[in-house]
Amino acid sequence: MKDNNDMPGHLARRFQQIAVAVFLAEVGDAGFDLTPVQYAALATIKANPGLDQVTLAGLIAYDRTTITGVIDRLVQKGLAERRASSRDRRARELEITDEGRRTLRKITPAVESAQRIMLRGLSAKEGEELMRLLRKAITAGNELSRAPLRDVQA
Amino acid sequence: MKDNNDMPGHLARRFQQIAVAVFLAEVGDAGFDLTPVQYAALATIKANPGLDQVTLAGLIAYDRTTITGVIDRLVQKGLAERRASSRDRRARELEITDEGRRTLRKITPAVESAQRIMLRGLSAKEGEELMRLLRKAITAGNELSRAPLRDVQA
DNA sequence: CGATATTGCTCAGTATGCTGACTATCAGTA
DNA sequence: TACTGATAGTCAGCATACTGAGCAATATCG
Repeated sequence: MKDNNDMPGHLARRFQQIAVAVFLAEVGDAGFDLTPVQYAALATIKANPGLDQVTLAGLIAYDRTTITGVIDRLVQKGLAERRASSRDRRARELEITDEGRRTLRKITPAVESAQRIMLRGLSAKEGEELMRLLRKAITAGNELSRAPLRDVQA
Repeated sequence: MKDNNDMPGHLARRFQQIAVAVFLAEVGDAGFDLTPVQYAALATIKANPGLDQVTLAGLIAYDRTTITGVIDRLVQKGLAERRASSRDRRARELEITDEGRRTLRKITPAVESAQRIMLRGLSAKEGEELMRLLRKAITAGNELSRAPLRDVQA
């Protein structure tokens, strides 16, 4: 039988498990309480002010049903706002708050540190190669999950 | 600001997301209802009959609190059995059932197919290199998650 | 215009994963 | 043996993720 270590699926799960743990530890040590998912959502809201939830989901490849809860928590923490759109009454426009902007700014060193730590077993060149291969595999498999990546078309 | 595509953590999450979707699709098409986690647990129980839950958790790097529910579901599906240990009354010995063995045997082609599909954007050489780099990063970061990999010492 | 299809969002239900706490048991030691 | 600490397992609570269903609003087309 194939060993777990020959299964890309198992390795993916394990690497992701470590990545999340490192992220939470670094961010927690810096005095913040933000998950990787919440961070990605907040950063994307900041970069695309006024976007709606479906667009946000597409930009970071979340399921739309997951986004609802994530935003609930960002709003509850006072980091983002959810407003009814004037153009489409079904949609909610998302904005980052000043508090959210402050948090993002102060949290950045911890986030970057986390990215380094999760690659600490690899040389710089190997880290780059790992990211390249992951990007390539992800691009090829993009449509295989319920929550594919979707670019915005301006 | 760094793009998501330069964050190993984000790439890890995305690759894992695709891997799980592919696994569930392949296994579901084959007529089975088994998650990646349940599959790994069942295969490990088969390979190590009579092991306890903590040992199982260590072998596949699950948290011990997660294992409880996973085994609940394997037992409920009739694929595994949980027995009190005679040597240590705290521990539960795990066994695979005949039904579990049959399921494992019949499900294997779908599982292997899933592993191929999630690497379909990569050449054989690239797939090998991706797994090598993941293994290396995982080994270096093993102790960073609450559920590190633990080998059995016979 | 009106019927139909599509879209944005939410919700209920299920399955990982984690933190932290708790019980029962075992192991080591004074 | 009594005390102390460690260990196996479970549980409550929270945060992703998904399936599938549903509602309200918009878009499309005859």
